[in-house]
Amino acid sequence: MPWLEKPFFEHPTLDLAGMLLGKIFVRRLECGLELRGRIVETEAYLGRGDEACHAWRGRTERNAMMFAEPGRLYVYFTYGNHYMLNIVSEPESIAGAVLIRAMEPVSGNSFMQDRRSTTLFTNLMSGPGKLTQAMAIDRSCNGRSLFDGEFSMETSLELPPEAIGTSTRVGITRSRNLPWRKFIIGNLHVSKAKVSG
DNA sequence: AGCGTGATCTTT
DNA sequence: AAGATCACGCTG
Repeated sequence: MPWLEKPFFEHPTLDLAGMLLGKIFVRRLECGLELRGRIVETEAYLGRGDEACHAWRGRTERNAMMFAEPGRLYVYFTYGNHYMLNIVSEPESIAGAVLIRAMEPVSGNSFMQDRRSTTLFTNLMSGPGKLTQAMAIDRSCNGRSLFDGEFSMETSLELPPEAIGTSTRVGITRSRNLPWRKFIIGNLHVSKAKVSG
């Protein structure tokens, strides 16, 4: 399948979040092994007017990559345990990114099972912290480009619009009313929203 | 439902 | 310098 070039990532962040559903995120390891996952859940984050966005008050050392040109990876560490994978969007100097929240494993299954210490298919990449662990993505991946050979994004069959669901974002406290989460309806790898009450 | 875990950011 | 927060996952 052809890989997506820079113009694809130049779409507005809110559009890109939906357009990334169904696409295949690829990592080629030094040893030759290819890890592939089909994106099934995303969230949009924008610097302006979005208090849940790391960059809402401007540039810091951590969030600097959100201001880079589209098509780079923004990877950060949180909760003392987990790395989060984002695809940078918006033109250079404007903060924006799409958080990859869940993927369906496509290849590299045994590597992922090893990393995750489980064989359960639906527990390999069904959350933002899980998928980075499965694909061995850490802070050293921050700033890497999707056009340099190691990482890439491949096209796939188009999803019909009715397959895409929308909701508010998961796990945030500020700006929680914005409907900036996108997911493939009924997909078994979509992360479980925490039920409150 | 509760807690581990540590970097980052805000407030003193 | 100290305190609060955190785009989460695991065990109960």
